[in-house]
Amino acid sequence: MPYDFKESERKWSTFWNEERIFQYDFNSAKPTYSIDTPPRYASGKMHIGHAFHYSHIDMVAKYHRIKGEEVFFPLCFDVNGMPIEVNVEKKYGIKMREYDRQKFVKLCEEFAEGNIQAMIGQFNSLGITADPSLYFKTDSEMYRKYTQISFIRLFGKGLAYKGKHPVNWCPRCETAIAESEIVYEERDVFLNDIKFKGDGFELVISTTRPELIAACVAIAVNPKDERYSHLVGKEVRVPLFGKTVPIITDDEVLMDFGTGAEMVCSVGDKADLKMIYKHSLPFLKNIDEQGKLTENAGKYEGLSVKEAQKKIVEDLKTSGDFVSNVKIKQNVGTCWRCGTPLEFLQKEQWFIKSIDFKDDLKKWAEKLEWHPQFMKKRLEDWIDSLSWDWVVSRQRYFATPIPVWECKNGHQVVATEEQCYVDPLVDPPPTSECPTCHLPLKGSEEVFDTWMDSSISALFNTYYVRDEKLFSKLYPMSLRPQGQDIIRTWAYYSLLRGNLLTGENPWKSIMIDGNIMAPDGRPMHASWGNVVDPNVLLDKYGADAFRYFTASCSLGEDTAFRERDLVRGQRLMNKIFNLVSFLEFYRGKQTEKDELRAVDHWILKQMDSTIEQVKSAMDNFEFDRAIRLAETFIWHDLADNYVEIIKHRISGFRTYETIYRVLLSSMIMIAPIFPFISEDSYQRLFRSTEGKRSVFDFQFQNRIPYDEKEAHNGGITAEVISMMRDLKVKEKISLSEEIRGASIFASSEILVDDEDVKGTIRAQILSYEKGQIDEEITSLKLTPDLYSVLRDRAEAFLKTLKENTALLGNDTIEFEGRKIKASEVLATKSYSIQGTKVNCGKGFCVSITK
RNA sequence: GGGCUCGUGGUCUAGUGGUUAUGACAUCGCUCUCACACAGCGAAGGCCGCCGGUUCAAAUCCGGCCGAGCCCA
Repeated sequence: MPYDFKESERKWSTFWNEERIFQYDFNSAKPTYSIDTPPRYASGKMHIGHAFHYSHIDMVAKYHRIKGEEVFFPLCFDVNGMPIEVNVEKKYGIKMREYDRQKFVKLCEEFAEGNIQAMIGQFNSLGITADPSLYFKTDSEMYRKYTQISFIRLFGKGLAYKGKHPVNWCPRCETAIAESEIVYEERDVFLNDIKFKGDGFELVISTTRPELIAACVAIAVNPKDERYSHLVGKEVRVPLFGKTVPIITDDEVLMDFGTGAEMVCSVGDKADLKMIYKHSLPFLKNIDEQGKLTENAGKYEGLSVKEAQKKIVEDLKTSGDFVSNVKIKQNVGTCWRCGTPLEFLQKEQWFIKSIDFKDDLKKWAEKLEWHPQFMKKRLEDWIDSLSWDWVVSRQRYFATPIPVWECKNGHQVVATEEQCYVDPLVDPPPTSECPTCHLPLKGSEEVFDTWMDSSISALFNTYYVRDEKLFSKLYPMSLRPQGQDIIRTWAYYSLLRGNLLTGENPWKSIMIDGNIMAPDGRPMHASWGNVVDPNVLLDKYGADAFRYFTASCSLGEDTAFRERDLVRGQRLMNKIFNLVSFLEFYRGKQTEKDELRAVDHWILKQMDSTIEQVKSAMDNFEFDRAIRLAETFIWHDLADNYVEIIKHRISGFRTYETIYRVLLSSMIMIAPIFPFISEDSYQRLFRSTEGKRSVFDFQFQNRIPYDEKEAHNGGITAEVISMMRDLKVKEKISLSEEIRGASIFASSEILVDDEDVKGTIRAQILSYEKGQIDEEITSLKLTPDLYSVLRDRAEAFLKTLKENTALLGNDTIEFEGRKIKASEVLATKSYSIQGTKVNCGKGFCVSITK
């Protein structure tokens, strides 16, 4: 009978919810293990990547519970930001910036809320038991309140300030455009070569944007470019304007683009921006909000970009500074809505200081325990590459409002903590007028970058400001799990915020996951038709089988999806189900008093060592190693070998008790990875005896005592039995058929459990035959230690041994003046016995007689 | 372009200096065997991406190249 995973998963996920099995107990005496859950983005349907990440996180949560800790694993959702705005625009066929702001925000809230229920259902179906009693979502006033308070505190410390920073701006729509709203189009543009004069030399630069010539603040060349190395550091005059600018070097200048010398304008594009920060060049405003040139452009003031371009080229021709131009194709960023080419425009933006903390950030990162280790390097490289502070203001609608009011002269009044949550567009400022110039105040229309919200998740989770006692108990959290794609955002900003506000890291360790790729190894894209829907997989194979696949992926590495892992996973669940059925059948049918036998000691030892290894794998987030170990033990040691051996004596009390204990321990061991089959097994077979309401109320089982020597003999017994069964299969004897006898050939004494051998292979007589085994050495190797001693004489030693195998009979072997222990030589032998079909292991052979 | 990661039988994967390179899925034999044919036992299948270096010894360490992925406010 196959395992009905659908019925089981439905039943136990309901059970866990109703019984609140996974609810955090604030009064528990156990140590807390807390997880800074990634707030699931509420834009809609579950992607396989989400299912994957949250499965990994859930395994960690459940593992720490089984380990005996009180697990704090909040259920949370991220709601702020553009994807939801875009979804709402699509859904209602409206444009955000043409719609009433408050009404639009309302629509976004409703849209997100509508998705959340569906997403909780997805978590349930995966067996992910984040705790609904620790719920938050980032658009609630409760959450935003702390985003605002944390900003106010940073402002109070002088760490938040307003400064100039460019944004992508559509001059037609007169609005800021987010990076993802930009549509790149390939357009024909002219690359113009223009002559700049210095003292005693001329330099020809190439530019596609001559209209920015008034904003030119430097000429940049590549440091490796030998054509210009003699000019670096000198000054040139900007044609038509006559001002002088320096010639600088920068790695990012392409030597083969035009003449290899380019204007750095403030601010033409992102490359310019980087150089301006890097070389501390001035910010000029050359183009205004309507896309017209400013007074900085002198007589060209008021012209549109296009008009100015034409006029300036004409004037350059007249002045003799124009050299030539050539038509090239270039990617131009345009407005997603109206197609107008965007301008990079300096606007007043809010910043959080971070450049000053570069060295501190690296120290803070160093203090974290990283899994895997190499991810730390990515954060460090990111920190090194930073040129400007964190820009936290956004010109959008659906996010946390910046709690600030401003007067006409640009003076700012920040909200008080008591006012929060506050919407400056609705609520009154804390003072009736500007304290500096007594003008009226206007609420800020700006909102925070969504990372301002999500990067305080650890603070919010630990009751920062809300409850000092809980905060000191829960902060810092144990673990931050997250994707590798947001190391530079979520991890980085969280580390910065946590430390700036509390002086301490927000967590002790961080686990960073890779991505699930399509089966073809490429990223999944709807347009490539290679998207795998997790719901289809859950329906076909079940959640535990899906988790089998996710567990088999190494942490931090990108893994191509492989359905065959789910096939294998489903088979494993079925195997476990049938093991339980086997025990269920024999439950209560014991009649004989018996004692532990060698094979019982062996299985207890195997279980013990498996549990220890699984624990160490899970402590290192090596899910793949953990399931390999668990699967090998359950499938091969327990099911293939042990169960077969004890079938003939399952009527014994001790025998039944042993397999009962081993199976219970196995279910507890795999419960973090396969929660459904473990719970199902527990409820079917164990609950009535054990009493506890759930398999998750257990901890890893203490050692069941076993005898080391017996366990060793039991291992050999299991091997002997397995080889004899194999012979029966080869001789086409049914395994249930009785045979006359079985023999063990051994050159030295071998201890096996005769009763188990006879009982399992159904032989009437078991006989031992001494000697008679012909040995042939098939390969000779040395132990690594011996190799390192002999070094370049190792091969010569092996040659000597091969030519004189009799040497191996001695305890020590003399070679070139050294005494070498024979045990340091590893010989592989093949065995044969004339006339009888045999199977051979290390130092013994077996045969059967029909 | 830069940083990091990956490249092992048909497909995917374990293995981070030293037995005959692990296992899964697929393939082929044999077996309904009293938990499980979604099973058991067995077989076949590999110049460990390419080139060079270090070493007595390299899938493993180093350098270069090729291919793939993530990130670059």
